[in-house]
Amino acid sequence: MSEPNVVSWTALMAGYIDTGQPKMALWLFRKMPECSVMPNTFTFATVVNACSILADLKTGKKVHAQVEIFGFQSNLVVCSSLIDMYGKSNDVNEAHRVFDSMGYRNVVSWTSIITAYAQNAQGHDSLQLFREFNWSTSDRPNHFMLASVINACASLGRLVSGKVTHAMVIRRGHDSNDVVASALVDMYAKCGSIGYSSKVFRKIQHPSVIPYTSMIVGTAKFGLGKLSLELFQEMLDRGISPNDVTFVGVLHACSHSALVDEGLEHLNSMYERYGIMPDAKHYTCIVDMLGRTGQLDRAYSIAKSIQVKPDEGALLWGTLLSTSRLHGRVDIALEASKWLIESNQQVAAAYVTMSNAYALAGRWENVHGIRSEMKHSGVSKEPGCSWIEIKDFTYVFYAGDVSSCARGSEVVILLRELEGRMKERGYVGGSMGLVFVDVEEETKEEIVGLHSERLALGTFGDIFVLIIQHTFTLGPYSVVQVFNFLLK
DNA sequence: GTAGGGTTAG
Repeated sequence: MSEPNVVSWTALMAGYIDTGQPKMALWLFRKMPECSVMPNTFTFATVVNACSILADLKTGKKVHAQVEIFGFQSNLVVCSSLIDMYGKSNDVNEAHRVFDSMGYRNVVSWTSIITAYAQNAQGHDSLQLFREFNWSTSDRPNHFMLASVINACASLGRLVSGKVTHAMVIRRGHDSNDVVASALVDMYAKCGSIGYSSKVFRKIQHPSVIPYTSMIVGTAKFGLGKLSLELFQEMLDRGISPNDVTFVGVLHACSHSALVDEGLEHLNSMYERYGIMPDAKHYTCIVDMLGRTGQLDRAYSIAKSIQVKPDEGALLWGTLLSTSRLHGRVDIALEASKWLIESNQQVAAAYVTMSNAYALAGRWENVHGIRSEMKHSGVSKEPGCSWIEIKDFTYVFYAGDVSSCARGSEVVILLRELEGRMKERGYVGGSMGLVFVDVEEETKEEIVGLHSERLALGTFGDIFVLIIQHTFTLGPYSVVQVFNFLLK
């Protein structure tokens, strides 16, 4: 073309984005002024989209400034693309500022802001905005919006809200949409209802790699390692190629069900058979798997050989630290915590876990040393917590020190008894952990009534004892398997 | 010629 106009420039940029080359779109955008072609709203929406894909906040902000200079700040499409860009670049506050500035909004702009919150671990705000959308507009949610809302429910573990959203999906006729179905499969698994996951999954006509991966990950987290690997095989038999995330699920299944040989075989097959290079997240699973089964030296040498970015290292070395503590390997725990502290990653958690490793080894002088060091340097750890939604109330549980709680000594007796039963049935591993809380009588009845069989063993006098122990201290056993032990 | 959705390790 002798004189390409703004449409030709924009079309070319969009073409590069469609073919996975967003950087080329940005390059073209910078070239435009040299040819005296002025960008318009279409151009800006496209360029902002390129920044969004790259999660390039710095460039995104510069482009946003230009949007203002050109006076396009009230354009609906440009604003939606900006909200999306800020969301994907993890700047939710800025996304909300753009959303607030809009005089007119449609389903897309609402979806962009709901998604921004859902994808940035702010599920509550995401759901609140969804409610606001429903009563403030006459528009109805479509499959894009519903997929994001289901994602928010999944991240919060909110089964009831998830079911309500599922009902909306059915009512609006979106239940055959494969993206919505994948979101539902994931949501039910994360809300503890793997049976519903499976039901939704089996209704998908031609499941792609993503719903398969959701099922593989879901069953893996439930401690159903064998089933997880069967699903993987089924996927391969149907000619669907796994991706890097699928292998995270497969390796996770192996580590959480103590399938060491299978895990190593899958790791080796990744590149050979499927051309997928194992990276830090896969090696983290392998380190976890070897660590859980007590092969700490092997796990340590693998961790040392992996090149990692700081955030990947936080997980890799954090995993090694956890399993070292579990098996009382103070030497390796020390190396792992050193890596974390020197890289300024998860510093408080590293101190606490290291202190616990020393405590397990009876090295109390070191425990006190770490605690005073923490105090001195002002490092403090936010306690972790779990929560469960029962009817319309959310119960939050903090890991507690048994001895400092009401009737703690009786709880310890109960715990030792449960531990004894587990050992009789072949459980090997460290001491059981426990989370317990005093609740109102009627609340207890409500909870116990709902899960009477499961919680019968967990109720102790007027103290409601909830055994929530992460697979991590249960060695190769999952919490579901432990429940099964106890109920037999 | 333009904007929105699903899977990821401790």
